[in-house]
Amino acid sequence: MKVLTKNTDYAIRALLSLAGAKGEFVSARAISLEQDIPYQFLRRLLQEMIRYGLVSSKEGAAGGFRLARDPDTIRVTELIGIYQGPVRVSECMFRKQICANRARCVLRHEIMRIEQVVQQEFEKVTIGKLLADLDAQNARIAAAGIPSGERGESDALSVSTKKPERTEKQ
Amino acid sequence: MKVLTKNTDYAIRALLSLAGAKGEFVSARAISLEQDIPYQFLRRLLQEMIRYGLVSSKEGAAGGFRLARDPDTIRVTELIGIYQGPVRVSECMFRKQICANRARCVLRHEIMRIEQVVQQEFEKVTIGKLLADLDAQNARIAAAGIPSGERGESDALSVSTKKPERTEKQ
DNA sequence: TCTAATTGATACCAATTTAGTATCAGTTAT
DNA sequence: ATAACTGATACTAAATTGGTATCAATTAGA
Repeated sequence: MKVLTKNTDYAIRALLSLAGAKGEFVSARAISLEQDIPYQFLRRLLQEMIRYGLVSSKEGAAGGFRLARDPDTIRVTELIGIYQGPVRVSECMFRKQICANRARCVLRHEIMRIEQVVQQEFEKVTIGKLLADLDAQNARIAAAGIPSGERGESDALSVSTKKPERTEKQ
Repeated sequence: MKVLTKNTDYAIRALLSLAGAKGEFVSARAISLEQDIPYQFLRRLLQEMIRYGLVSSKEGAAGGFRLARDPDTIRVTELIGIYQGPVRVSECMFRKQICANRARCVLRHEIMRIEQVVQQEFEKVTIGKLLADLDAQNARIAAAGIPSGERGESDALSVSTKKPERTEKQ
């Protein structure tokens, strides 16, 4: 059972990068490197996000993407909806033939209930909240004074606390 | 987002049929007809259930399957585990490289929390409970005195309240 | 003005998962 | 004997998922 697919996962992390950039344009390349997401894959995801009005873009050199909405209003449910389709309970729902099978309905009732729970839980999680969690985590690590060498390679800690010292110009 | 795949769905319904049969052997053919599940597909699912000790079988004519455990102890989570693998949070978990990406971890933390919620919810649902729901639903319908013609074709209401008037001998 | 970095838009591909079918051998009630 | 079963397994088709490649248009900056 897989709750989030790669594309949703990638999308969320890309949005975290953008949220950390505070309105500045960030290129797909930079996000790709920062979050370790396949470049072309990411670009497709970003275009999708533009279509849904989550981000906006600027073309050309020094172009890139930025959030088009307040990160606190971007919920993980919305991203699941975009990349994994709406929570599908199953066919019978719209009673093609008014529930030919009772057992199916009883089961479906339970599934619906649980899916609502899942929905509600994911509803609580916004990009803004995740970013805050990230900052809190970074603060905790900084306070503990852990040497940067032990913090794992290709670290994306920089996302929210400091500007990425990436190579590209913007 | 699909919470249950066909095989889990089928498996649950097959178990409901068996639970309704109160220890008598029910053939794969009968279940297939009753629950509208592709016959050969169902057979494979049943063999899997045997392997996991959920059901037992009797070979030969008048053979079939029956529950090997109390329906109240058979939880939907268990079936999800069998047919959809364990709830996969994601790779990083077992820290191949001690979480190379912080954003990933923050996100993962939320996912884990939610997956636990899902787990707990499905844990509550047993075959026994579903069967009780089914009986309650049937009782309600019977009380309302809805003529059987309006109850949809290929009805599996019979699962728990009366013995299926199927053609096969058992 | 040239150029390198960038997005827009698609088309394509490979691996995996999901769903379903087919077959043949062995068992057993009647 | 035989028809109705299960055991075991091989096969296939379709959908989904994850990822790559390409080419055109745009733009900042040297």
